[in-house]
Amino acid sequence: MEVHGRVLSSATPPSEEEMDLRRGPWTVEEDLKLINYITVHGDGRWNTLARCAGLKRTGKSCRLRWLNYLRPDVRRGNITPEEQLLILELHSRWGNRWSKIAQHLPGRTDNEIKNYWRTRVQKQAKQLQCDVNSKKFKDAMRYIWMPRLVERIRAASGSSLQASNPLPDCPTEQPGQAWPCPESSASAPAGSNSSDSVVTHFSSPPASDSFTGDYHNYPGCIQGGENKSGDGIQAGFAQLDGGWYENREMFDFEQGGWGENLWNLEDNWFMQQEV
DNA sequence: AAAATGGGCAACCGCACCACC
DNA sequence: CGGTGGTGCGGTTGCCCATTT
Repeated sequence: MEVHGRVLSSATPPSEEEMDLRRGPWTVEEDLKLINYITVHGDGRWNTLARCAGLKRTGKSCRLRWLNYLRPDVRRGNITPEEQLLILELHSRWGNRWSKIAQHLPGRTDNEIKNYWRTRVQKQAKQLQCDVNSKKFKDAMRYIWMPRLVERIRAASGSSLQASNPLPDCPTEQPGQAWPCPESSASAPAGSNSSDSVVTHFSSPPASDSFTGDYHNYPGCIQGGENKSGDGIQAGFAQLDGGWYENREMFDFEQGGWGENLWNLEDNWFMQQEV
């Protein structure tokens, strides 16, 4: 039996654990029991629900299964560049507040975002031989990764992006630190309806405790002629650990394509010069 | 072709918080 | 005020599968 690509064995008899709680992968039968029960009675009071539904599972297990997998509005599939961008930005703002971040990605669960971070993002940090929490990596994320995401999204949508939706309310947001780059916005991919769309813009900076840099701009979206000093940004350049790197040429994300290595050999080499 | 390795992801665990009694 | 149950969160584990050797 197969559910969402995962082979499930419903033939494993509980045997001596018949009266005990089951653990491990859910069977289709269990899924159906849970879905049917919640459809009729609603969710909440998960321990009671588990008993009444005839599931030999803990309430926690039922809740997790429902919220992360069975809920009708759970959105599955690859994390889109728009979502990636939002995750990066919200994480820079809130850190490992996965549930809070997930609230702003409709259909995505905290578990999914957490897994994305741990597998994809931490992998990139590993390639750069630095910690995800290090300034080096955060700067790389801000000055290289995110601008490229913006460009990628912009290119995919025919450069007709508009800052249609502000980021979700953020109590820590500080209006005085606006990024002067309203064009660097990401709209939802075609096909997603407006209420589900994940839209980010960068008119205001993430107010992150951990981010040591200013939030003036993404180098990748700097308009010609701008040359700020003292904030780690120049037109087309990114300052990482004190060194200046030409953004568009030195960091070519497009070569590998999204989902593969974010950093090419040159990226790694230049980053390592500054360690 | 088989074994080893690594990545991705579902699920579990421990803890904290809150409401209720 | 302390105990208990329910809930939510972040961290971790373990399984499955694809890729590499």
